[in-house]
Amino acid sequence: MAEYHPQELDKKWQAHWANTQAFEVTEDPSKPKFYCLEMFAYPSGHAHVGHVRNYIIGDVVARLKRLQGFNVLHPFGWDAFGLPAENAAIKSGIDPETSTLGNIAHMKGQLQRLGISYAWGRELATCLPEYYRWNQWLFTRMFEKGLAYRRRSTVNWCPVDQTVLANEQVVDGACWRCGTKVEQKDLEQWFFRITAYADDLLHAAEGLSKWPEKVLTMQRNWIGRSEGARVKFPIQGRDGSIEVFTTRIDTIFGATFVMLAPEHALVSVLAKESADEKGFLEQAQRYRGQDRAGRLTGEVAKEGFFTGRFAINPFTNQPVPIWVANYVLGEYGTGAVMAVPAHDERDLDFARKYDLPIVQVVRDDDVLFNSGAYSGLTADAARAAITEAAEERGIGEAKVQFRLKDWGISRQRYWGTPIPMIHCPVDGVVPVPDDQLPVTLPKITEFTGRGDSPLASVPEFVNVTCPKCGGPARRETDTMDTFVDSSWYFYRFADAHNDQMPFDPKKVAYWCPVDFYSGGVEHAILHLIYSRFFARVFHDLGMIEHTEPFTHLLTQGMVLKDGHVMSKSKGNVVDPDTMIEKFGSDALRLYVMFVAPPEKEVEWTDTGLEGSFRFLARVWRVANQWQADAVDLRHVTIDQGALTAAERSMRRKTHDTIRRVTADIDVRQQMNTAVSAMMELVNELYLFTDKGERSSQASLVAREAIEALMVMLSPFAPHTAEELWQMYGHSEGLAKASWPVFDAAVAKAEELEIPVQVNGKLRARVVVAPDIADAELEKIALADPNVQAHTAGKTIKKVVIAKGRLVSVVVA
RNA sequence: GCGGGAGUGGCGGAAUUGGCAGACGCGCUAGCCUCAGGAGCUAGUCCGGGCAACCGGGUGGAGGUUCGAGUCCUCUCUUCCGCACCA
Repeated sequence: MAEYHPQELDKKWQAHWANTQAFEVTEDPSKPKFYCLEMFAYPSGHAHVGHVRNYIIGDVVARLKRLQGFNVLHPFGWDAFGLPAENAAIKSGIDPETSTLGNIAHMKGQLQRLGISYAWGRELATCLPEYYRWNQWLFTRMFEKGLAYRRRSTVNWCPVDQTVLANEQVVDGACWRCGTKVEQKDLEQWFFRITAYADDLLHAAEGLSKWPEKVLTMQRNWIGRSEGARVKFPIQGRDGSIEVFTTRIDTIFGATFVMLAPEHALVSVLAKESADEKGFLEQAQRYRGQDRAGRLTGEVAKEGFFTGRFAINPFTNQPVPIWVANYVLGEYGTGAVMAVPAHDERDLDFARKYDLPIVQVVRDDDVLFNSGAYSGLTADAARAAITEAAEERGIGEAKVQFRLKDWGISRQRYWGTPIPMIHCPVDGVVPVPDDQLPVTLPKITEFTGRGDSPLASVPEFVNVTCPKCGGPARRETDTMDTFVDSSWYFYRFADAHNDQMPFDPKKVAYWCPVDFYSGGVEHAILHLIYSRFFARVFHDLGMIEHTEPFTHLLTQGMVLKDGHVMSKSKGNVVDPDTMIEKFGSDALRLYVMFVAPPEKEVEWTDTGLEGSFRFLARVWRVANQWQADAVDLRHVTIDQGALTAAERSMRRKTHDTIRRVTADIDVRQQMNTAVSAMMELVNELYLFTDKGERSSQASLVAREAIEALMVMLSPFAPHTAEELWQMYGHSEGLAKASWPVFDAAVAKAEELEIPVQVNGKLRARVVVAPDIADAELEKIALADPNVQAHTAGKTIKKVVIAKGRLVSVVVA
């Protein structure tokens, strides 16, 4: 018998798949399509088993769907722009392109050594002009539609990375990459108007039935819709008013003061009118500094100061003091709020601290008092009535407020997509004409990591002529957030080499949306919301029909080592190549799928991997034992009537396993139990092999089991399965194989073991025919000696029979 | 504080959705085979009692519904994750 040498099988079959381009596909309307995608990779250099788990999960699904007759698109690519490559350039002088392409080459090798069935012909890297020119093309379309716009805004500035960060990239007041405390800075920035789709993104999320509830909840919170009203409070003794946003307009009779965020536009105006402008502004500036950094670490107390001015509460007509408060957010609502200390805990804290008036206007039973004409109304009714009154008086309106803000995409960095815009002193902002795209990144020889965008230091890049007037103009020197790259790459895979358009709508119409998308939960908000946004943009450009890009989302759990996330700095990284050298890629693949359901976090164990290797070796040996006297199943049918009891039992196990594995993989998506079902089949096969006769019938029965096993195992352990499949005479390979068919008649039990309970306690098991009548079953159950022992001398009150499952006897 | 999960042997996890709790694997124990074994095979492995048949207990805790609860309901504890002064 041949020894099991998985490493040789890896080499042999990986070469075969590459030579035959086994996983390349084209649109074929005669076949149902399946688009299986794993989140593409940032080319950090080395993939560890945590990363690789995701690709294995996707590959199992892709290979399974192929066996089920689907035309499967399973591509891979590289999210290749980003800070680390540029930081490496600053540190060691290595050109970002060189290091990135080198990392891609290495990681691609790692994935190929795992036997992941990618259509490598569609591979893309976002740092190549063939790809990023379409970022620029799309940016121009969005500019034309008003979805990309420029404004001066306060941005999060990382003093170490010397760049602007999106709000989403600020974690606990610090830079998401380097952990430095983020500062505030005013800059001209490009934004994408994602807020135009806020309501739709929120509501459409309800229809994403195959997304994890957790992700949908996170997106809902992120979009943060709240219904309320805007109301104007006139400023006493001068023109103008303060507009506030509130969800509790019913409490407006209890609004005893008004607060401004420190960055509110009125702050500097009121400062000028105050006795101590300098002190006023310094105080406000101090609050702004506290803002993100301090607030999010939770240690900043509520603080504020009186501006010296009053506003008029438009419903009580009383003057209310205007304060500046550090806990009012400039970026939310109008940046000003009415304070109702009696009915808001935060306002109450503040009012107590500064001794401001507290007026109750809503009783515990939610009915208003002290509220003029609205007294006696319920809070709900009052909200509607007061909003309506405000509208009639022209001082307010109902307003839906979102937490979601427009997406700032400008980055003052080199290693990203150049924004295709030109600033002309005559014509203003002018897009680079489509036929001049791509605007390619110039080579830079020295990376300092200081100051403005590195591109600003390349005169040949910056100095251009205006496309409109032909006069001298200046090119935009910011690059795009890398999240732009990853927001539509899944469409590019459908038509990866198109040099006329981002993609042919017909090809995307065939392949998209993505049927199965898997990746880390860390992308639950940013990547997945931006992608949903881009799908809507493409939809509104008339390029795609659908609006939701991912039908089914799986968020895979992390792989821990010694209780921690794997990381180079912790030194707890498990390298897939080392494991493959020891046990072969199939054992690694199988282990990763067997250890736990894919969403769960798991702890890596070497012994678990060894167990999976042992299982594959067992499969190998038992298949080899039956290989010599194998008969070709394709030309012989099994005569069920001629089989021995042991043979019938073996077949029953085979078909029951087919049923379980099919349901586990396809319906329940529990790969781990699918594997354990196959392990049970192999255990049974060993008993059959050791104890049974070696008749030609036995041979057929064993072969049926083994061949079904090979096919079912092939998504998990494709190299071993291919080799065995070939050994069994299938020269055409598993690509031509089809999923085994479950035969209910063969799987049907000949007898059943039915548990019998007396007063809820298990007392016996009786063996009966599967189609036994209830009355007969009851008789047999009651006749069982142990049941007799527990019912003797007692009255049988009731007997419950659960068909084919259980008999429950109640006695008193 | 708000929201979403999760609590089952020594460990990872099963339990076909209200019907035999602990499948499968890891680990461990004993035996066989072996010059040897990080190989292979066989048996055992929830806890307590018993040679055994069997008996009692058991899914974080307390109640409840039911002939029957890991699963459903109420309360509670622990823990992980996300958001967090959003007016």
